Amino acid sequence: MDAGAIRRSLEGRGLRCTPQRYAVIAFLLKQNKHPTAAEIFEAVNRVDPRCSRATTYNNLRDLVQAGLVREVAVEGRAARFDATGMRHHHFICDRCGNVEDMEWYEVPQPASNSLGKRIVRECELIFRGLCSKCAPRHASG
Amino acid sequence: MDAGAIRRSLEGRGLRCTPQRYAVIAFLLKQNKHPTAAEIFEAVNRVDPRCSRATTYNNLRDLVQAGLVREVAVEGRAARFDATGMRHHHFICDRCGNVEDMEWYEVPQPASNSLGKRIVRECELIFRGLCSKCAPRHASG
DNA sequence: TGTCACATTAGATATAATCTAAAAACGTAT
DNA sequence: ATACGTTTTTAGATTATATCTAATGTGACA
Ligand SMILES: [Mn+2]
Ligand SMILES: [Mn+2]
Ligand SMILES: [Zn+2]
Ligand SMILES: [Zn+2]
Repeated sequence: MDAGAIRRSLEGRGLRCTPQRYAVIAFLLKQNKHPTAAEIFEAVNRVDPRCSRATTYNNLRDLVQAGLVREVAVEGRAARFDATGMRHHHFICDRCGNVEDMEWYEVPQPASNSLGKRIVRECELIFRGLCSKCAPRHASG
Repeated sequence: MDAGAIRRSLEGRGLRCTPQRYAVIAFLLKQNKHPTAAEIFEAVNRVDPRCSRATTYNNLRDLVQAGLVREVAVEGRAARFDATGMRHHHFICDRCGNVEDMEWYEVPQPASNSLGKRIVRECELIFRGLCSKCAPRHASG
């Protein structure tokens, strides 16, 4: 995704393309990890210290609301973020809290009579267990 | 679930049945909501103030580890808890953050070649959108 | 009864996220 | 270019959530 495409995706969602906002989403787009807000703040500012902590949080909130970024809450740890690219599911490690992408596949919808008046926007599948780093440690130690 | 059954389920998992621990899980078992740790602390102590905040958190941690209680992380809000009864999925409201139970149904497992060395313990389905309280407000206001 | 691992406690501390109020940057009309 | 209203950014304070510490209590059992 080049600079023009990023700018257009922001403006298409009614968000100004400010240097700070651009830096946040551009950073997320080139990650395959799922950084925390603190990690994003630090990384963005290492190169060019123009994005305060409050702005990092503000922009993450705006980007999530606009549907350009996804927030993943992890029990007892800071939330993690990824730029919504190809659809995928998530795997969260019980031990280290890392979030990993899992290949996407269709999930059957709930019976419509179990929905009541609720309006479903999305449905996400989360796998839990031990990641490939932690699984060996578990077996041996 | 009567007192004896609760006691046995604790001891069966290697947890002593202390008054505080018992109070936490007994409270959760009679809830159909998903209270936060703070709410559990307050409710348990309203009747009999014998369970400190640290103990509430300690016991919730132990109960989750023992698989008797489930923790649900909600973006930007306090974690919520429920006593693992019948299997079910969850619905989380975008607007008010409330967590509601959804009828259980089987979810297809991921292709085993996409798992790598990961060990999957469980797989949960989370629906997001507007709950039955918030959906009307959305339509009108 | 003595012992020891487990459990609880109050309060301090750590971590994560949001709020505040003032300044800056921007878009647009003149 | 200038003025004006709106959006955005900022540093630092503040809040919310959760964990840690070190002292004390409790109960199983030898
Ligand atoms: Mn992802
Ligand atoms: Mn539930
Ligand atoms: Zn791991
Ligand atoms: Zn709601």
